[in-house]
This record gives sequence, structure tokens and C-alpha cells, in this order.
Amino acid sequence: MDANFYEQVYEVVRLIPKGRVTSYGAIAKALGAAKSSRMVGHAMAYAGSASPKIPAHRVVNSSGLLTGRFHFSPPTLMQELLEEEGIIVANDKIKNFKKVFWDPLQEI
DNA sequence: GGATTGACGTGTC
DNA sequence: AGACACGCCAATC
Repeated sequence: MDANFYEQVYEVVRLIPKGRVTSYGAIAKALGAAKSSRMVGHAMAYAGSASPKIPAHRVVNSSGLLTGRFHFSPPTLMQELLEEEGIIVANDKIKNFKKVFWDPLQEI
């Protein structure tokens, strides 16, 4: 597949530093498809079939909510991994979201 | 090939 | 602040 869009999404997600998270909208905007934020979500859905594995647990929605946690093998894995990296997650949502938020536009 | 859905975002009530 | 509506595009039915 030459879905360059997806590859760009994967690349950005892989660039997310440890202990940091980003939002679909931020990635979409970084790729110039801010209005197509859903495509980012689809790309992440493909992440499970993509290689190497994508740290999709570091990608949340604009509210810092772990919307796609049920797509993980154990739905709790997402929160576990985030907490492992020092990110506080409560009620499926990132606590210090603003502090751990990583903007791809700043790196790319 | 039309209709439905979706790991979303933003605006409005 | 919580709920509802619209937009956007791709994949699946």
C-alpha cells in the first residue's frame, strides 16, 4: 500500500517521546488534514496490522480521553503503558494531559 | 455502488 | 459542563 498518509501518521506516532502523548487532531493537522482527523483514527486502527508496532497508546483524542483503549489486546493495556511512562490516567482520561501533551508540529 | 460506520474535532444549545 | 449536530473521508457491508 502506498498510503503515504498512513505512513506519515505512523512516523509521527513513532516519534512520540516516552512519557508524552498526542491527539489525533494534532497529528491530522501536522499532516495537513486537520479536518480529516477521522483518517488518523483509521490509520491507528491499521496500526495493529502495521509493522513495526505503533505506540498507539500514546495517541488519544483532543480531550485526553483513551477512546480507543478497547482496540488493545487487553483494553487496560493502554492505561497501564501510559502509567508506566509516568502519565496519570484516571477514568480512562489523562490527568496532566496538557503537561504530557506532545505537539508533532513542534518536532516536524 | 449506495448506505453505514468509525481509535475525531469543533461549534452550538 | 454535558448533550447534540455537522463535517470529513476512507473502509466495510
